[in-house]
Amino acid sequence: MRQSSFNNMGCPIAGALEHFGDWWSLLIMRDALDGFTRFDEFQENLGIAPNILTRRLKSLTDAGLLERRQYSERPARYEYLLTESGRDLGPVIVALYLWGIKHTDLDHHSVVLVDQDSGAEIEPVYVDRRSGRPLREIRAVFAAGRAATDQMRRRHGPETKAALRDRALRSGAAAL
Amino acid sequence: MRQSSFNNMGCPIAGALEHFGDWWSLLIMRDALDGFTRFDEFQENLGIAPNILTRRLKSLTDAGLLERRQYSERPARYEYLLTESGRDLGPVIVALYLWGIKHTDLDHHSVVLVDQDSGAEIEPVYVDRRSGRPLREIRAVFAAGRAATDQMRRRHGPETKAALRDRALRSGAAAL
DNA sequence: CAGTATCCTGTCCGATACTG
DNA sequence: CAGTATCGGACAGGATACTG
Repeated sequence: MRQSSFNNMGCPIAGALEHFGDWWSLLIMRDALDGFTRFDEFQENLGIAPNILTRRLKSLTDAGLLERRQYSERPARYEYLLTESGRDLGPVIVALYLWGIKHTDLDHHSVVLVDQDSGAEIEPVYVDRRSGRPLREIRAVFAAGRAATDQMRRRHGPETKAALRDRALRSGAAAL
Repeated sequence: MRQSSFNNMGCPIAGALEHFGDWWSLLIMRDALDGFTRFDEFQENLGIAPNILTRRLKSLTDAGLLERRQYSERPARYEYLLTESGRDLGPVIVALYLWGIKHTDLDHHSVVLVDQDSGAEIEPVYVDRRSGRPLREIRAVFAAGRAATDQMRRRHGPETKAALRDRALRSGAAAL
């Protein structure tokens, strides 16, 4: 994707990908969420070329996902800390992890998510906060909000909200 | 990322990204989960060049996320249907969506996630399936499973599980 | 240690034209 | 409608050398 030439069409997903949608950025954020903060830690973990790492770190910092902080005067040393929006990538990483252990042929227990206090393994599931029902059991679907009906029309043609839902229903797309 | 030259180091996240880690693939999957199935629907929604779309569709099909099915004999017509592993991308899309509405400057209600039966808006939260506790409130952290302690050692040096957890703790990485 | 500076290659992608 | 074929440009990314 030619970075800037892209029109995200008002889609939050495209908007998100615009900030960290490339290979290395996600992997760097994974490491950052694992608690790594320093240039050479990233470099060693990822096996990334230093110039590329510089570039990615800068773009992540510009995007506000990481914060560059000097932790030593002489010699000048910097570390990269998670910002709040960086920390909010946690669920994205979790979702990718869950897909990965299910659908790649790695040993299913090569990496596990644990509760650090109890040591118990965690099995994350998306639920609706209000009803508590798992999303898998809900026929969940994206629908155009009031404010964006126009944009959606442009994207999807003159479909109504109902038609959009029908379409999603037809294809079994409800398994979000 | 030079696709094949990459060693995913046994990481399920890197493994996942290897299958659909580029820009267009995720956006195509978003549309597929929205119920779109046909070449020209993708093309119009995304504004993607046809040759690129062909390439991405092929790679997604090869990766097993989509299934190409002929739905008309004469003329020959094909559609792209979600496979199970494709459907399992739902949570990834949801996670990206949630980050997007929170951290991009789109109207927060341009697109909403709704329960198609009740019409009620859904607010997805990751919880631990067993305890029901939101992941935000758990000090969740990735840890090397038994089977992979060796690989992790290679990645992280001679750190123990405990040291890994400490590191995560220090940086506030628990907010997965 | 934490990068910067160069050079080079691959390939992702867009534009366009064409086909059954 | 559902693509294939071809061309060209822009970067991403790797390798390597160098610096305070």
